[in-house]
Amino acid sequence: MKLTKLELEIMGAMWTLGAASVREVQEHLPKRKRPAYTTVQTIIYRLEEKGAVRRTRKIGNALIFEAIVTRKAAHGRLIDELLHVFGGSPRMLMAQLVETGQLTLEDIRELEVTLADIASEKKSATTSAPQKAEQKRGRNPR
Amino acid sequence: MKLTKLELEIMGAMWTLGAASVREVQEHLPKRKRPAYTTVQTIIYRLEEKGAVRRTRKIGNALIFEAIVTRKAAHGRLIDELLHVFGGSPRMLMAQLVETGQLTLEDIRELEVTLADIASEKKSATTSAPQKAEQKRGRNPR
DNA sequence: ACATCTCAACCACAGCTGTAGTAGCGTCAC
DNA sequence: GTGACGCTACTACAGCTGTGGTTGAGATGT
Repeated sequence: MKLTKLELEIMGAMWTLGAASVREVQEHLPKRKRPAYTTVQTIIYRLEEKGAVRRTRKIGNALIFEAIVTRKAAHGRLIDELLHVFGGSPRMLMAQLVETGQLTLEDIRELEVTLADIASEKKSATTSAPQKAEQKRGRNPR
Repeated sequence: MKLTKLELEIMGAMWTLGAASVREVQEHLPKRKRPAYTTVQTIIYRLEEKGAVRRTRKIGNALIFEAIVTRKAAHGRLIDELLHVFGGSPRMLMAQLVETGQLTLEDIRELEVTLADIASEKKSATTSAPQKAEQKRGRNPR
């Protein structure tokens, strides 16, 4: 499922809001680039057709929508695309981030520690409590 | 300067080829998704209008084009956009890469070393031995 | 019950993107 | 010099994307 920039913007609002009416979504967008109500509506309808969103109930005469596609799934897709442009190598991506100073040595070190933690957790999970590994993924839900 | 997917694909070919005719670019694209000659031509014309590419000379009756926009600049722009979606935080991006297993602990460790190298080289470059850093980047292309 | 207000549903449309066909000129091999 | 071929320049067009207007049904306050 491919989402456009504006669709992503709106999904962003819905991920934050949880379940919302068109108006709520529109008002949640940064005022600078806030499209007309009907524009938001149109996009939400399109998202509905794509199956990224669904209408859950009605409050007054207003429909309430909620995201079906998760933020993580959508982000994952974006990353895959970017990675493809970068020849499929995450390292190139990282290198660029580093070169442009968007990622510092500190960031990397911190990440490494975190990552090492996770790795050891995963290890202990497979050694002491077998076949439960599935539940490791998806934990740490932010 | 905003480049579309196909435009990027074609810029990719030109970055690799250095300076090339429309035909060369077309034939350099992976055969699976190789558009018609005139399609490539159209895109190159559009790139020319955008100032991403320029015609340098003529060989026979064929025009030779070369990239003006650098790979790094284009990639940087892509990253900025992605980062914006991720709320501007490179860490979120990294975290996602790690979570999906697209980035391993090894990658990070190696990157850290490389990064440290670059940092120290840069430091020494300004003090003693300039301009050797280029060769560090781009190695390990996986 | 009425005026008002808000939405849903539909419609319109321009610009961008991918895709490719055609006309005609220049070049090259004879 | 002429015929074949390649390339340029131009044109076309459909689908996608962002943008928002219109209309009428339904809700709401009084």
